[in-house]
Amino acid sequence: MSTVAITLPDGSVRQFNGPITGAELAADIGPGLATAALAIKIDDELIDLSRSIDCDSTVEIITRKSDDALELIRHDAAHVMAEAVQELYPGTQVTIGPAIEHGFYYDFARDEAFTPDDLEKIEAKMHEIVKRDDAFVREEWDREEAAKHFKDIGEKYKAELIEGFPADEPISIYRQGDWKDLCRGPHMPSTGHVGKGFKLQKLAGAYWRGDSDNEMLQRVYGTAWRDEKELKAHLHMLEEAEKRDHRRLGREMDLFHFQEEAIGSVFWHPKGWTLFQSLIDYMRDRQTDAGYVEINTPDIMDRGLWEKSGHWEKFSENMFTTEAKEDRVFALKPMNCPGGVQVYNQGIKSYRDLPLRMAEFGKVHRFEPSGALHGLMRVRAFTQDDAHIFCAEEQITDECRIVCQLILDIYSEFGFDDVRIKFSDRPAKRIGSDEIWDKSEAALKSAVEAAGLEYTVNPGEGAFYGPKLEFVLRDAIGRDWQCGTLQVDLNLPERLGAFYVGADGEKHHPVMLHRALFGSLERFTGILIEHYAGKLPLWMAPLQAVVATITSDADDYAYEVLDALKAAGIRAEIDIRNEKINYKVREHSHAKVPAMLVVGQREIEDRKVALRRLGGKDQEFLALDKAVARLAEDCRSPAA
RNA sequence: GCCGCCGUAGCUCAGGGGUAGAGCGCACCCUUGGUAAGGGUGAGGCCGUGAGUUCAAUUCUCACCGGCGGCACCA
Repeated sequence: MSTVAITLPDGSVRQFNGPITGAELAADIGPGLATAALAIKIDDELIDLSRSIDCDSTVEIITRKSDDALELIRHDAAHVMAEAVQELYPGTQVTIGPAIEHGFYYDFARDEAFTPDDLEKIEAKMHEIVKRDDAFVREEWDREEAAKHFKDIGEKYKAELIEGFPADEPISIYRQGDWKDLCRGPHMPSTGHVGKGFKLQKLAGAYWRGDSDNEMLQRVYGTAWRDEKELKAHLHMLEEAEKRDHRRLGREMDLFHFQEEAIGSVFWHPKGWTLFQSLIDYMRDRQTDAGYVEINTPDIMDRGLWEKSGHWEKFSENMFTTEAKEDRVFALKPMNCPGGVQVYNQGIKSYRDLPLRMAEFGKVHRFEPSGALHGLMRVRAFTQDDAHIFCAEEQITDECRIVCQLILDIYSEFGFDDVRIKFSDRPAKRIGSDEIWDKSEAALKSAVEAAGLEYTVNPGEGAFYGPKLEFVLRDAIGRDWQCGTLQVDLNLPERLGAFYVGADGEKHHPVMLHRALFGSLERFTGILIEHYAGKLPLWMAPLQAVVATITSDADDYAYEVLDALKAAGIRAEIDIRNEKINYKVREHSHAKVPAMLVVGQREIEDRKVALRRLGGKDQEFLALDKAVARLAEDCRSPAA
């Protein structure tokens, strides 16, 4: 029998005379570890404690304190939930139930719908099962036998899963008490390890195997943690996230609203529109610096143009159409590119004109599925900070690199430093030959690599005319949002007849790079509201300062302060209401006004103001002109 | 689009077969108060829309519309 050498994370090595289980290894290291051990990890793979290690390996023993413990707890919680559901509601079929970020879910098939009350019952039953502390026992079954077993007990989804597994994959069944489930594992030693730090959260529909052609199952979501304290902390975090929901803040801060007559389209209020415009101003400055020119193209254009571009065929499901009294059919633009090409096509372009960077703050309309709509994040009409860069093939790499750099610089200016990049290649529904796709994918890939950026591949998710990079940013509370995009397009210039005259005197099609940095201004505004929890930086805050009086004796001076602020270009209002200063401070703090200038007798006498910043505990007494100068400086856009 | 839940005052929500309540906000009055809620009075609702059951529907049933949470789809 050959010996087995186990290397532990601290570098120490232990020799054994033959295969050894994770449990035995833990016991060999110490009795404390033997009871604390939940699983082992070999080469980044988690494995049951009961499974044996039969060759030299590096092994980490996973305990409740390990980062990996959460995944085990959550996965086990899913199994416990499935058992609870089948105990309470016989005849319910189980399907799949993985651990996910912050928790777990399990998809069930049952004719009757679960109700919120059922969640409580299921949760109570889960606590019982955890208390029973049944051991998780792994068994390997013969494939046919397993498939037959699940079919016999009416679990057609499990049977279907088994039939879909690769022939060489062992079929493992995990047993907990009398209940068993088809599962790849691993699991902790027993149900008791799930503990009490879990809670069922919501019911949802979910398609079997994620395919909308399949039947819908009932998904139960739960969250699970090491203990009740961690659970409580997480629930608290969720409450905080809810408070910064942009839909709620949008109403509280009087920024925008939605209504039935225009579902999925924003009604911007004066304050919201000010914020929106400050972002456009910022981007316009940045783009001018980066060598862009700005254009504007029609919102409604003839069907013929969309047929030529390929949108009619490949994108019409998402398009609004309209007609007037003549019998021509028009479409509301879902993208700005065809319009942009029309501007490019005016006059003859020379290779000396390239790269030509044409920006457009274009408002596009897309018919999104009703269930997809979500505040400002997902709407049916949105403004893109779009641009089309017309360039020669040999300029692709450079131009892409510059765009990537611009995107990352700008995101970082808003405090988004955690940016992920996805590379999306050719979709099934596309225009253009495979040769063109080979070429454009290769060009984009080499450009992103030249920019020194890491990315993951998103197969089949490209635009119908070309591959794209998607810039996903992570906000202050860890949520991901897709914003910027950069696409290489060798198709539309040809379809829409764009040319330039090369140095060789011949006509060539330019390459078109489509790019947007914020992506959708609406979405980006929503992200910023949530990212800053409504406490917007001064330069984009719709209302930057409020002058508030202590008593009405200060009214005249307050107006003087207000005029000084306005003269310095600061968006300011005055509050001379007959209310106590406490009340005014509280109200304007809730309204997230970044600066408050309080004036009373003392300030009048010295021509000063008491400057209080949002969230600040104390105030500063400053001479009026000094306070105005300082605020004006703080209100300046970083791009100005 | 699909599944589930929800729709009562500007907002947050209670109620319930006999046509309605609270807190905040709003208006007016008193109060002129130094950094997160001073007091009083009052106005405000086709109880989402339409049909059905009923002597009677905001309440029960159904349909539609919209919102929310997921799924699917995407900036």
